[in-house]
Amino acid sequence: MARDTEKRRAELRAKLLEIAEIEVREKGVQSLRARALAEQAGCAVGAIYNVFDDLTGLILALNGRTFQRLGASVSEEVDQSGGAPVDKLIIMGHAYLRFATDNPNLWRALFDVEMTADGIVPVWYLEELGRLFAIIAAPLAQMHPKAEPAELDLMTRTLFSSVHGIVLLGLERRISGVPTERIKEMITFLLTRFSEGP
Amino acid sequence: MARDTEKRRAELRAKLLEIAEIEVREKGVQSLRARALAEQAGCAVGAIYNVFDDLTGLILALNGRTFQRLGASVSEEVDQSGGAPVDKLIIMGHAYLRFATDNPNLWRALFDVEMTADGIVPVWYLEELGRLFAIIAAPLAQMHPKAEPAELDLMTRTLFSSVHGIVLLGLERRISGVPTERIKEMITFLLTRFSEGP
DNA sequence: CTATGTGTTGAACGTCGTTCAGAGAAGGTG
DNA sequence: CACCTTCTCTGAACGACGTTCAACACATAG
Repeated sequence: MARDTEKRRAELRAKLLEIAEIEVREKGVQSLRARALAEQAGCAVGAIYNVFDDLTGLILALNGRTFQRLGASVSEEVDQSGGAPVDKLIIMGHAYLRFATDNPNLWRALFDVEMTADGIVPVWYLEELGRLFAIIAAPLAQMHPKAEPAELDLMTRTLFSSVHGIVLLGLERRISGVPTERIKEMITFLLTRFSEGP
Repeated sequence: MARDTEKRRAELRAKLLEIAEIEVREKGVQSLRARALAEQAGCAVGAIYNVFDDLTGLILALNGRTFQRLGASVSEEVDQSGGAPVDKLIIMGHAYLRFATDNPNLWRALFDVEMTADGIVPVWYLEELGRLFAIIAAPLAQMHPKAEPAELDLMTRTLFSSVHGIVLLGLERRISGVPTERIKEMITFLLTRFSEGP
């Protein structure tokens, strides 16, 4: 009974996430509606609040999946690529860009969440980000064997933030923006320059 | 009469913007409420819609002011600084960071606007961004006298986006984030590395 | 004074996320 | 079988939101 309930809730959680993902992917996170979600899932509106704190909690859970897929996507591409560390960095940057262009709404949702609620960021959110950072840090450590951990961390954050900024502003408005190919160039440009330094 | 009306509307516009700016500065753009705005301005809710298309229009107008102040702030700091072009770049990056830390909510509002409405970005929005780009392009042109305009544009966008990304993720969550001093380091780091290239 | 055109108003509308009193199912007990 | 207890789920109701528009106020012209 307690087991049954738990199982049913887990199923509802999964179902809601599945439906929400489709909606967010197609229309963006702003179009997520509690009532529409419940109707598609064949449950009552209130049921959503039995398995999630609120819609923000649902979006956070959804972002968790997206984060994992993003990490996997980047890892995969860099793993099956040989080459110098700098090439790995560039491939990672391009993989990040590709993920963003392939899943613009899901990717955007990662950063659009209303974090202002209580200023509380879930632990796993930071963990996922840390995993992404770790992927970047590896080639950097290879390039700078003698660098202090603190300095490596600085470089990692700098590079990730820079690439993120390039992708973000590049995709922000197609109108003002540049074609994807130019964004790729910008990433290559940045990382190449960065790696030529002392 | 037509004059009178126009004047009164202009005054209401200014008054609403003033009040909205205080609210956004203190509570963030998400806390802007039509009713509260009207009450503080001593007018009817409907009056807001006589002088602005909707709340998004008001926020866009507010962002216009912020954009100008941001540009002025960055220009001022870089103008009164001599030094090599690379130092100007660094000063500009730091000025951008300072503006963002001094006015976090106003700065954030610049990028949080719901642009998705019709995909229509006001012309002056792009013009203001262009002005910011121009400020950056100047030292870059000095550093690379022989660079093609297209290449300069690429560098400009790359650097602006990178610094923006560093500031954005750096301030995103104080919890996960790094202290401001570290963000400054990251900007210096990036721009120095970038300028040492060929 | 009345008629006319123009500007302003705020109650009303539709929609949203969220809640919670009550319906309903399931299990235990005699 | 009937009855009670316990836990779960439901969906109408709530309050707040942005936005609208019929009704009002008022200045001017005849």
